Amino acid sequence: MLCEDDPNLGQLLLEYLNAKGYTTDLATDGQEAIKAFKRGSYNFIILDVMMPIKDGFTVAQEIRAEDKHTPILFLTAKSLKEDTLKGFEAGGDDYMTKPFSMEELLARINVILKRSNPFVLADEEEVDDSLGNFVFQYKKQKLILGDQETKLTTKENELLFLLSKHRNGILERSFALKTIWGDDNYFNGRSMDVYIAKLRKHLKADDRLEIINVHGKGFKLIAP
Amino acid sequence: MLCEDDPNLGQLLLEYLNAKGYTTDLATDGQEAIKAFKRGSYNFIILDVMMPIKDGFTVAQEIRAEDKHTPILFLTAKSLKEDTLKGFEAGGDDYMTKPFSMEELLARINVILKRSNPFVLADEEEVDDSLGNFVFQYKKQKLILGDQETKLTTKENELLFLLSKHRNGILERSFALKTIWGDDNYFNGRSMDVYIAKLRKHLKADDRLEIINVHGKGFKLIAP
DNA sequence: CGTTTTACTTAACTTGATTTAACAGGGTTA
DNA sequence: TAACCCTGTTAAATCAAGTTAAGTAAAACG
Repeated sequence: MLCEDDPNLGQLLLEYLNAKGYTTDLATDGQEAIKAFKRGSYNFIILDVMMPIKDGFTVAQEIRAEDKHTPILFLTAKSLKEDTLKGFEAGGDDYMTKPFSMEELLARINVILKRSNPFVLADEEEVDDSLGNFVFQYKKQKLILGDQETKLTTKENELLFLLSKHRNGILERSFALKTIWGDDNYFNGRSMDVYIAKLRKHLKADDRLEIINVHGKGFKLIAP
Repeated sequence: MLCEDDPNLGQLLLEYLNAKGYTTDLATDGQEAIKAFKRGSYNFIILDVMMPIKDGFTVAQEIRAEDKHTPILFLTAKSLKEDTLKGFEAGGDDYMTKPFSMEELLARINVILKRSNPFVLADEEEVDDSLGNFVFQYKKQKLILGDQETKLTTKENELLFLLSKHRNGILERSFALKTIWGDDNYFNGRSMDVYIAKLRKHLKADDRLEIINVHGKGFKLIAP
């Protein structure tokens, strides 16, 4: 979602992002942005700071009250130090000062998405990840050890991805369930436990890797 | 790891980052940076772009050939559009133009770390710890004695962690209860007493270690 | 168009973690 | 020292997770 009150710039960016493979909605003021956010489901949010009705920082705070994950990038004409910090305090991930190059905007979007949610990256870039002796290819749904390739099923793949993203920290049960299964209920939970067992079998080939349980909280992938 | 050839700026940043809780090593040219990277294990890399011997982009590419995970942030005096893009192409996560504010640098480091690996953030706790003849691995929830590994349950682990942090001093009952159980009440208190008994059994293998009770106050882990 | 394969879910049973209960000692204070 | 509260310990009860297999439905195959 893009929120920008200058219609020229807004349209320009909208077209650019769509051309680059990111389906984008445009909101023209803060109020609209909040509405759109509540209605839709976005993977990335770009907010102009100075807008009528509701400024970008306020919008960000209201979004962050409900959603702590979706990346937010601020666009602004002001480059004051305090403003930049305010942007990060409001839960922003990046802060760009106008005028900026659209290529740089795209580069920043890509790099943030790669870290937060490679599922939605627009380009072909491979998201390989080394896990101990394994190479985990998320896009190809493969786990490679030496010359041995194992195909992962969709659920295995997404679960391993989340574990890997939170490696050495807790992946919370309910977060994983909501992210992968869409709903945290008893049966999905049991299903996830089955997949944890499957992943443990896959990862057994490297004994530095381990999925441990944190009772009542979630799972932790121990990886060097 | 910080790599910066200007000794004044390097020293300044080093001190600032250390003060903010990030243990930082300083390299003063690209060659050194690569060496340090191969030797050490870093959670974040800051590279100046213009450096003698090897420039920042080259360093980043060489690091990325081995490691796709560790975030890289570029610092540079040039703010050319092509240079910025070059930074992202080289596998960088962010790009800051001098002069910059140290607060903003810190904010950007924090926001990138949060997305890449939430568990190295500055307030994270120490990992391994020797307790008498034992090695206590908090992250892996393990207690190691020689070649004997004992898995600890989450509650055992948290409790031993607090005891160990306050070793030879009092760990107050209500503090431990609030920290681990979230609430200091009768039942949680009894539960904790059960875990104290379990830990005593685990630690019995080394008679220099002892958990003693301080009546009405809490527990004290005696450890050399 | 029927059969087989595959991914995923549900079920059933087992194991483990944590809490609660029960009882037995200590420590402190009136 | 008697009464009371705090702690030590063990066992039972409860709830979460581990595991394996059976069920189901859609996709792939022939």
